[in-house]
Amino acid sequence: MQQTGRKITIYEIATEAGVSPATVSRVLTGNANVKSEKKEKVLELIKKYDFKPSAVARGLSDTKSRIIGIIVADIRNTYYADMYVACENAANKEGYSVMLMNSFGRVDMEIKQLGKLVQWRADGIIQLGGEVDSLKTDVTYAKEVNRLLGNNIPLVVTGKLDNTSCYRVQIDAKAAMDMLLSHLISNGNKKIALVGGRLNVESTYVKYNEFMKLTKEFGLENNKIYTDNFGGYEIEEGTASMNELIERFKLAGKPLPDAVICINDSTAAGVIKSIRKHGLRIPEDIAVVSYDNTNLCEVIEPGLTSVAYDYEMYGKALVKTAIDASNGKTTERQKLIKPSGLVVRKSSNYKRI
Amino acid sequence: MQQTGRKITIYEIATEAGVSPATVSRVLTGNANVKSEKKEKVLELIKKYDFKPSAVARGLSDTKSRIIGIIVADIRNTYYADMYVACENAANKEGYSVMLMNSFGRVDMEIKQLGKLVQWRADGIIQLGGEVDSLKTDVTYAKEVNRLLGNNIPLVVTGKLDNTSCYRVQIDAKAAMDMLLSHLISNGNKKIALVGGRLNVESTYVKYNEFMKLTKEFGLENNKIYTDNFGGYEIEEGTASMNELIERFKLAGKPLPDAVICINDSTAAGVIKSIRKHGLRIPEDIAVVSYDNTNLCEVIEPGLTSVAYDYEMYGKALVKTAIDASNGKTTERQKLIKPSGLVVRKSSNYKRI
DNA sequence: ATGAAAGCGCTAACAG
DNA sequence: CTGTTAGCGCTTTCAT
Repeated sequence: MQQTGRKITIYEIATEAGVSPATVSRVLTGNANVKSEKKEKVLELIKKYDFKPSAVARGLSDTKSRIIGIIVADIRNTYYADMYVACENAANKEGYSVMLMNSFGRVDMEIKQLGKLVQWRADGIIQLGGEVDSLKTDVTYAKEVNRLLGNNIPLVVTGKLDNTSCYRVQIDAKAAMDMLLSHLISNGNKKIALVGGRLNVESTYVKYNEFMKLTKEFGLENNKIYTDNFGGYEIEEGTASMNELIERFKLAGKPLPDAVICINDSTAAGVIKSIRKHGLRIPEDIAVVSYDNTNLCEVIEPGLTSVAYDYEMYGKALVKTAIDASNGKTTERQKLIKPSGLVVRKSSNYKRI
Repeated sequence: MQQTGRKITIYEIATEAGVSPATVSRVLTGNANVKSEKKEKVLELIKKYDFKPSAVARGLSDTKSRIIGIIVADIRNTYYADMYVACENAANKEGYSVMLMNSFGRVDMEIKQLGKLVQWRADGIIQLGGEVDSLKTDVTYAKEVNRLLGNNIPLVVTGKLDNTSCYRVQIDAKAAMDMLLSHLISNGNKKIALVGGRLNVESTYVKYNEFMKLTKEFGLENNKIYTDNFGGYEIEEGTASMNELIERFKLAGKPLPDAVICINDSTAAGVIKSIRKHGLRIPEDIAVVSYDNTNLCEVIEPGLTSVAYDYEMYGKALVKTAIDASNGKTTERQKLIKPSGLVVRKSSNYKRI
């Protein structure tokens, strides 16, 4: 039943079809014309034997691996998983395979994974999160990227990488903050706090600045007590930050905020826990909103309002940039992706007089 | 600064070191002894040029790609992400690279992805979820697996695949059900219901049978009303199933169950929503437990009791099986992994008199 | 349109 | 211990 015997190559196909290996290759790649009778014959044999040309051999031969490497901070994070799927689909559609690697947020791991992708001669590398999120690039990392990748393998990142010739495709964090703030303001929220994140992360830094700018324009309070609630990006950190915030407001004898903008959905989940634990209602007492619109938004009670991105389109942009760059096509060095919209759920769906 | 010029290979290294390419290869692979002076010299040059031998060329040369292919139903599902990470780590530790592909639960996609991995001449393929979860294997799929993989590429699955020579490494679903039931029973729960899943999924089928067996042994009620609440594996389906269950009990004029065993964490999240919406308390009115111990358990309110697995060990077992099989080592055809324990959280932490 | 032949970068006998 | 020599399975000139 099964082809236990000789493994079949273009040579076997060629011999049986009565043509040369080159001709078989031609029908495989479609890079040249082949008389239709021969073509038919070859195609027939390929089907007969379920022949799959070796991507390894082809890669060596034409020096294009057709591999896009993807390094993510942690695929267990829904945000990265969403991004990854979008990239994989986009890459597949272009005839590329994808090699995923986790860095777990460790620079040494990122470098190691980069090295592996270099060994595989990836045509392009996409890095989602990790060091590329930093406001100030780690010098060692930048050097390593330059040494490892040089001008041979294009790197496209969702953040930035100083002193590096990487390509940047990022979410428009300003626009995202605008959406959130205008939603909250139009619902009558006046005292708005920012919770979670770290200022040494570029996107957070941008959001923070935009927040400061807009709140000033709208005449909202934005002094330290509203904005000095950084922490991190995880649930527990969200809870901790919110606990602190509430404590601080109590100490200051100020009324609690009407609304909280969280740095991402996980943080928001933690924030919501904290608010609940303090016996307050969402959204009646405090509205909560955040970024990324991951599946957490539907799991959490109440449903979480969040800025949504078009992951498919984002992935496409990332992959296209990598492929174009690898083919020597000139591509924009930086591209901003607008959020696709705001998904309003119960956590903020409340008009304050 | 950067090596813009010639791309360097073992030949360049060899020439500059005054040795033959074969010697460079020897220090690279470590498969043969090289006089230490020469070795030092070569190593020095490798470092100097940041030389990374091409995995593509090596793969072609020795006909081992050192790629483990992983096909998952959907990496955005935390369960698969946890498994994937465990596998990636295990594979990396053994010097293998991983190629991840999503099938989105579509058989045609699974076949397509299988084909891609064949092209890459993966040394082994691991399939997590999808058709391998079925109680009765799709005949077309089995055929395709045999045609595509033959005896060349070992396939290891987390479920089963009839009429195929695959390797099976699975969670001991019986043991998992035992843990859940004995926990609930020891807490005084008597009326226990099963919610979610589909009987044409092997693991669900096994859990169901074990449930029937044990409830009988313990003299608990287990008639249709307690067990006929299948549906699916997603949140919404959990909610729907639980709504139906409550409706059905009301119609039958029977008191609601003391506890509900959900088929997985997502379903449990939905079940909890339903219970809440009906104005009932968890765990006081109804306790809820489930399987997989994903990060959802900490996100949900109240914290969800769930059967935990040692993902790292599971991944290791999967990868080891694949590698061993690809090296012709004889390996067990089927391996059962015991759950690592039960993580009791608030959702079931309640003694019923 | 098609065949012959070289080569992609490495590993693995095979001699010595 | 080490150099020489074949490949691994494809693609791609270069002729014809």
